[in-house]
Amino acid sequence: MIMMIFDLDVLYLQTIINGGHVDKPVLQVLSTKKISAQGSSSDRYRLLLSDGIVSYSHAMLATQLNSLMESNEMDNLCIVRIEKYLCNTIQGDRRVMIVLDVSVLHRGEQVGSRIGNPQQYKPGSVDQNENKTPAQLPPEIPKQESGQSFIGTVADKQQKPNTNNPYQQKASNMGGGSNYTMKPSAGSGTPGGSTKVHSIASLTPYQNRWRIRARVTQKSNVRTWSNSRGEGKLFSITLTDESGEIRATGFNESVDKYYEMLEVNKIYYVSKASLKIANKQYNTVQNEYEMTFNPDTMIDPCDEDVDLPSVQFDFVKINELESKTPNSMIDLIGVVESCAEVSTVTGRQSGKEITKRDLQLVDQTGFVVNCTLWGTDAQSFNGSGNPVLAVKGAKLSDYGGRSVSVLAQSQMIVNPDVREAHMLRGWYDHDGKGMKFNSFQSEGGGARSGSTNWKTFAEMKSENVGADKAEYFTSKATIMYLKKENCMYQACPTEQCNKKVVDQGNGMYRCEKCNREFPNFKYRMMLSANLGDFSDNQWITCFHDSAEMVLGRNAEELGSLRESNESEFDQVFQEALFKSYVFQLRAKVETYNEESRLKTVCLNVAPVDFVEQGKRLAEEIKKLSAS
DNA sequence: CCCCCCCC
Repeated sequence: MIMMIFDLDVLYLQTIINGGHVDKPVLQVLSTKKISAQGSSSDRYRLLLSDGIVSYSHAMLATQLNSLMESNEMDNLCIVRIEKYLCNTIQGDRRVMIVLDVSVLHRGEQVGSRIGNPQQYKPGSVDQNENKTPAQLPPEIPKQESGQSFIGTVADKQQKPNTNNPYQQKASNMGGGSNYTMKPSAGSGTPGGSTKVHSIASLTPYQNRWRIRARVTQKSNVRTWSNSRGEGKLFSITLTDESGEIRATGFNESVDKYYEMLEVNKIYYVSKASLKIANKQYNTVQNEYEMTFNPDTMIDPCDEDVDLPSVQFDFVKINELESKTPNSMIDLIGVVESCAEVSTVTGRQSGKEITKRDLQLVDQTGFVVNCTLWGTDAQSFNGSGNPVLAVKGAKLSDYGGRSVSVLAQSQMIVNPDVREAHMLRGWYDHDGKGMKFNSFQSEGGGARSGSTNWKTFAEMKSENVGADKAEYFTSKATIMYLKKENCMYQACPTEQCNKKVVDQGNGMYRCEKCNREFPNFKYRMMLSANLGDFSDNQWITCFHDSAEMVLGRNAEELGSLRESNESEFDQVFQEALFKSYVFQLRAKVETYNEESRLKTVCLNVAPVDFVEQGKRLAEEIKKLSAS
């Protein structure tokens, strides 16, 4: 039966490889291979395709189709219809087919075997039937300057390039790697004299005469910065076409020139921008490179009706957040069940005031999750009428079990026109409204401490926790040593102010922050403790409340004890040793006088819940013995 | 040239 859909008389692959076009060829996927390009976090899949006559391994799956592989929908030996593809020419004359859209007609497990007797494609090895060679000539076969593109990393050494192909000898110096063409539009310019549109996947820093046509799928706010290297303002966008996506950033004058003009979901021609290696630490867009707009950059709206992918979501249901790794990026959609007022918090290291707004998002899974907006996103958000909110690239946190944060690189869309949003609207107005939702922290019961991110000190060290940002984790540990010296200080008696006061020597204590003198002070604690677990030990700092908890006395008691009875004061410290607690810790590398060291502070200390600990350890043992 | 995304 399956054989029937295969037309063994047509040399589909032969035609495609030679630059011709075949409309929606039906092919068999003989095998697939995951390719991880050097320094890349994005996987790509290479396909060995067969039309029953020849097989061809220079085929790549567009990254947005990776889920077909991850779900095993596209298994070995499956029959597919290639709905859309393009051919890139790399390293002069080698053709790579990029599969942009595909339908799996029959799963490989049903097909069970190779169809026909495909021979590995070799130029000239198959009868060159004149009628079957491409009717359509590619207008220009560009030469790729280097093998640096992702495809260059999968060069097949077994196959010699087809140097005899007349269509492929006309190498030009135009650069670029795409062969799909567009009609020159009446209004828009043709930079570099080229009417060609290049694919985003073909862009590299090694050639600059290109033009892409892409949709803006994400746009940040304008942000200003000021540091030792200077100051300025910037914004960034994500550009998407059929071949992939790329991040682009505009600084200063580019902000004035392009920020307003670039609109999310609209299509633009972009040329003459700079390309550089993307910094994967900050850039989650799936591309090895990123783009910077410069004074020469040309951006023109594309008014034609072209079919380019719009924002693609991969929504995670709210109840599934718990199975996702904290600090990863996820796409989320939910109904804004409630929306807090804007509030401000003080950044721990920057000391700056930050605006935030917390939203509670719910979905049909019956779960609620807290979602935090920052800065202008927080200020301008209007949660009235329980809108549906979709966020692409939200950051998952383990605070409170699970919560999410909308970053500058996230794209937030209120009431998006997507299926999930319409479903949510219907569900919420019908049933969801007034429902009781499960929240992550209440799960598991008891006065749990919020974090599910347990770490031993050995893990904390081997993972370099806190190396580039503050990280929060939980440890069960034992007090090994407490530093008595400087464990408390005389602080301003004003309720909110905990600033150290200066003893004026006349019975008065001066607070610089309040700019006032007081006849009294309060004791505040700042206790250095060495904690140990089975794996390692770690110095931490306990502030007031957690220090009182660890010492089992309040600060005022301790302060007067220190003055009145030093041996009893020492005894308090002795008794506090070798007790175990569950510590909420925050680790961050901080730099003073060009010297960096890891600071670990205690945010909370709680008695050990032995039942909970036992369960957790049993779970971990189960995991260990399963793998 | 940014690269912060914070707070509990």
